[in-house]
Amino acid sequence: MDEQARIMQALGGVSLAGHSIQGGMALPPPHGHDGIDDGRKQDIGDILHQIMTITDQSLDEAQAKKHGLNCHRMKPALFSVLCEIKEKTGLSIRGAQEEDPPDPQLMRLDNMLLAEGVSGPEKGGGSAAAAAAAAASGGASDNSIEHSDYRAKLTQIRQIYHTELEKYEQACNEFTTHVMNLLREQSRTRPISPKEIERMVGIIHRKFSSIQMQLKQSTCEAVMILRSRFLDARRKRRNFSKQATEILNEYFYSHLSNPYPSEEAKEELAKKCSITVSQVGAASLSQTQWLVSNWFGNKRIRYKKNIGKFQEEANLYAAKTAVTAAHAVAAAVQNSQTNSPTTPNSGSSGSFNLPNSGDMFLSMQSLNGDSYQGAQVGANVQSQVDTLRHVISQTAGYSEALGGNTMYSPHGLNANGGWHDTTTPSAVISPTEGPGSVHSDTSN
DNA sequence: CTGGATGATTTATA
DNA sequence: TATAAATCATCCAG
Repeated sequence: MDEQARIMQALGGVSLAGHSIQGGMALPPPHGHDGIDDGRKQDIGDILHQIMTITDQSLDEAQAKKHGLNCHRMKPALFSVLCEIKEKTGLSIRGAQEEDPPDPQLMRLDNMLLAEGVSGPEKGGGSAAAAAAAAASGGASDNSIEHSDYRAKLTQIRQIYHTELEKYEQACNEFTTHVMNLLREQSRTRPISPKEIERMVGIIHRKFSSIQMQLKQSTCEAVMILRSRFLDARRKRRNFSKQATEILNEYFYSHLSNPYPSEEAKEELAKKCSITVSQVGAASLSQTQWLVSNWFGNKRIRYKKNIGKFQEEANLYAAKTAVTAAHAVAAAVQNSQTNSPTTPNSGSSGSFNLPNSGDMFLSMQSLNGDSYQGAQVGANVQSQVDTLRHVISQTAGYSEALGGNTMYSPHGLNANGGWHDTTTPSAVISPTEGPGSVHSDTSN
């Protein structure tokens, strides 16, 4: 703050020095508030008046006078006297010892910018730093995929930051050069020690670095905001659309025997769901795939935990699936009859669970002609048809007619409730001990 | 406002 | 590394 005043004074002195001499009147020393009496006020008034009356002509005159003064034979002597006087006053020394201690605030900002990858080395190390910082704050999951958006924004901030920084630097340099030139020129008429120039440069630099600090501060704020928003967005839960849930549920219940969608299946589901889940902003495919994985993880665990609760849902989707698939199956049946049902039932399915009716649904519905699944259709048509008949009958008022517990059992689950090491599931609806309360919901 | 539903995250495990 | 299980955080119907 003090510096600024001093700069202004110095600069003012630079540009006006020549003129104020005119009236034989020097500016009062900047310090010394003591005794601003009327007389001095009067002086100031005079000075102001003189300033106001400066004209081009007077400027030219001043220039001429200055030149004259420079050429005066007494000038060197006068100059040395002035130097001596100035030396004695010791004005110039003051402030030279202002070795600016590293501002802790600035250091903090610098460190943070470095850690966030905003400042520091370009792309290479920078992104690594960013990744490291992100990994430190987040979890294992936020590696590359989910970070792309965040990174893009961070890069944006980084670019702006660097551009601005450069601008400031350039301005600072320009200004410094300008002032130096002025001072150098002035040094011919008044004594200016190199130390003084140095001090001036220091002042200018400090001034500009304080501006830079503001830039850094606002950059930090921007990063923080970006960060919090990003994290919030991650934390915030958005329910899937009804359609998406529908699709996922259909897959889940039709693959109850092995509800572990392959990468391709996930992709397929993600694609189908992303149409409706797109509210998540720029949801990339990989992101939606991630959501699908989450969903299946949650679904599996919750289904297993409380199968009873999901019975209704299971039935609902089984029925739905069946109805939807009925036509397809019918077609398949015809196909298999007209063509040959020779497709080897084992096919390539090695250890893969045999698809139940639902599996087929997917093969028709989702994978849409996936050869590997499709091949099994023919092979299993017979049992499928049976299954379907059963299920369809349920559609029209299930539960009551059949004792209320003819439901989809967790046929994929083994005794432990594990899915993974199960024996080949019996792809049929068996009224195996309806876990817990097989409360037949008669309403619909 | 509350409790259940549900998507997301974290931790443990094979 | 994928998944299970536990837990967190938010949504939402009642």
